[in-house]
Amino acid sequence: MAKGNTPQAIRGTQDIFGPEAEAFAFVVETFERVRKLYRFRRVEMPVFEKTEVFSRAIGETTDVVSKEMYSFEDRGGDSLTLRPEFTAGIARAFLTNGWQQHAPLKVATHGPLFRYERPQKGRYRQFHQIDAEIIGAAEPQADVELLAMADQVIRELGIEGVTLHLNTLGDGDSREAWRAALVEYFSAVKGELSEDSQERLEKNPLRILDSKDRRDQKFVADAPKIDAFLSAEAKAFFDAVTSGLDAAGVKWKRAESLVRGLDYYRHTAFEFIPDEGSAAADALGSQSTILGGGRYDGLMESLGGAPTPAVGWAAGIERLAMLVGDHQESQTDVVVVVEDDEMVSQGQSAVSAIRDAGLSAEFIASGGKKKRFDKAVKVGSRVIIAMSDGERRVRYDEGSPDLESLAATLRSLDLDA
RNA sequence: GCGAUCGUAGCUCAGUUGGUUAGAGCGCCGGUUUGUGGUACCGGAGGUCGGGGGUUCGAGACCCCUCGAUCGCCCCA
Repeated sequence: MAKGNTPQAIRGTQDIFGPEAEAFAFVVETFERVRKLYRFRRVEMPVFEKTEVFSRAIGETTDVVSKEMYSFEDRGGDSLTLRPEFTAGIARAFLTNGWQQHAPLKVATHGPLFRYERPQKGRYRQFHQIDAEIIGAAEPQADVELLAMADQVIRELGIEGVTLHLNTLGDGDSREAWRAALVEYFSAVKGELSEDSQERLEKNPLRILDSKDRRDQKFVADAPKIDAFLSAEAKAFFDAVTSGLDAAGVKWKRAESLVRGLDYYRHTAFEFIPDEGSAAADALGSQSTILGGGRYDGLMESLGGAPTPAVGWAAGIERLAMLVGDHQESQTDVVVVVEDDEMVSQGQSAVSAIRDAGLSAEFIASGGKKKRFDKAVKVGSRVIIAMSDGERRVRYDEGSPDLESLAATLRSLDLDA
């Protein structure tokens, strides 16, 4: 409980600590390692941008832009927004920095994002994502490489029971034709749809397809399918993506009703979703998607740039961290405990030497003298060096690994000096 | 934006149908015991019972408002 006059944390923010912080770090470290295997280049992006970067790129009518952005006016009168996603900012950077010269450009980043939503399990107002984009590559091979990387990240995190759900939205014309057919189809039965879906009919008819409401689901099965509206080129593109995934050994599943919420998606759309009834699904509560993305060939134009094909994905670090299991903080190598205040400076010298040698060490020299050794034991270390009565005694934890090399390192330090 | 559940020490929680001075375990600090020892015992610090109002002779318990948390809807990572 906070004291009366202590300010509280902002709703939907988290103070991550202990095993959860370790799991978080494990996700980021794994991502960084895999990203280098695929030769994605690291970028660091601003946390805020001019509001129009997001409103133009993501789409004014989307929930993200219309009601979830943290926007404010700065002292110069510009409307700025805390980034709700990475892609729009990266696209802006691509255009303003002339990164066309590096195309096709593979970049990766990670960090905090902000969305004004009701927090719940796996969902926060400040959350964190890992993100990968390939910009300036029109070939389906780019989609394959990007997805292979996503798949490897998830595998290397040791996450099981998660499947790649894949769909195509076709090119711009295919998507529009499909959308029109869906509106026509659902309009005919509008009165029987859920209230939410009646509204979706106006705002985002594609989303009716993955409604959870039974009233909608009975119509969804017979709704028009994207495949009937795909141009020959769009179909060939999707076939190339799927056969490429097969060749890369990435398992996937066709998800005809998978659509993505943001306006800029074209062609490939995908999400990694826990299998129903799996431990992963259970751990995530009502959130299902842990990684999502797709191709966004039209985005650069919406920001005033030349047409530039691109694909990307992002994954929620918190959601991934919930699936990677316990990650304990690493064991301390050495604890130096001084039970005799005469020896404090010798103890301090020893700890410094041990740390300089690359071993982790805790130093205990305060509190009741009789209880210091108990404290040292409690830390849980591979070695305890106890100093008292002018003497130094060493106790090894027989159970811990590589004690020989550790002992050798300690001997080489000549701690008596 | 909507709904449900919940807020008592640093943490996990007790607290009878409303009834003296609000408790326990763990953790923390100190002491005794032990003396290569993670033990046992004793003591201590730490609480405006989330906040405000109301009902009552009397509220941590009941009512209203508010803030926050958790979970769900919407949407998303």
